[in-house]
Amino acid sequence: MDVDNALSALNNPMRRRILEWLKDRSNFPPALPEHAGLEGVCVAYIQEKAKLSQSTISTYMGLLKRAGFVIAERHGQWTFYRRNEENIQTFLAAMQDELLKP
Amino acid sequence: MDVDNALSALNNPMRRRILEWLKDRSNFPPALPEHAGLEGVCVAYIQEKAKLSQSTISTYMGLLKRAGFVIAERHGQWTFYRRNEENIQTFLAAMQDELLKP
DNA sequence: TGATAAAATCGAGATATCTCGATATATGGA
DNA sequence: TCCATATATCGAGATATCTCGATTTTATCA
Repeated sequence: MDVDNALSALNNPMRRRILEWLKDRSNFPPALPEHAGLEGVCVAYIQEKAKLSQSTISTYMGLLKRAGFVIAERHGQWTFYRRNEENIQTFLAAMQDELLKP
Repeated sequence: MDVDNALSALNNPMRRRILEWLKDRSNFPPALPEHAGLEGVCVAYIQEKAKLSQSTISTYMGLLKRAGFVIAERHGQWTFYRRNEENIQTFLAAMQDELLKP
């Protein structure tokens, strides 16, 4: 968990918004029947909600992934992104330490 | 507490380092006799430790102040900066909410 | 008043981020 | 194999951040 990298990833309102949306799968259209049971949301759904270009969203998800905030899983031609709750906790703890620990 | 503004201020390793240094007054040279009893650290001491230019440090402290992380108090020709612990807590709580609250 | 000292502000060049459209890559289906 | 679809990557222009030296502002002191 590189705090510097993580803060860069979070230093963008839309990327933070995406992380919030991913808290709840029902913020997005229902999964296709063939994806039932799979965790995460595909890039196209995120893009549709964010109203930014496909390439921008792909870049954003890559940043969030490299920072550790999301997990990417490929299923066929789709990539499903979901939150990495463990790393998010780790980041918050690191921030708390850095900002508060004596 | 504007999370966007706060994250921008924190998105710089030296500014975070300064916030850490300010946790403990003894990270800096002792205060001048005429400043005994005053809280905070003057810009020159921070600059000396950070080894960046005076203007850069002044700008940085201004950013940290606008973000709410430090309090500036002028005494004569000196400006003393100290942490705003209450706002730091508020920011951490806001981050926790934004990242974790369902 | 003039000199000095601390801090803030200004202007600018270098570097990074943002966001896009275009293109490349990977996969599944006809 | 060829095509369609989803995603990733590339290249670039616009904008923001970084950091500096120079200047200005504010305050003290002789």
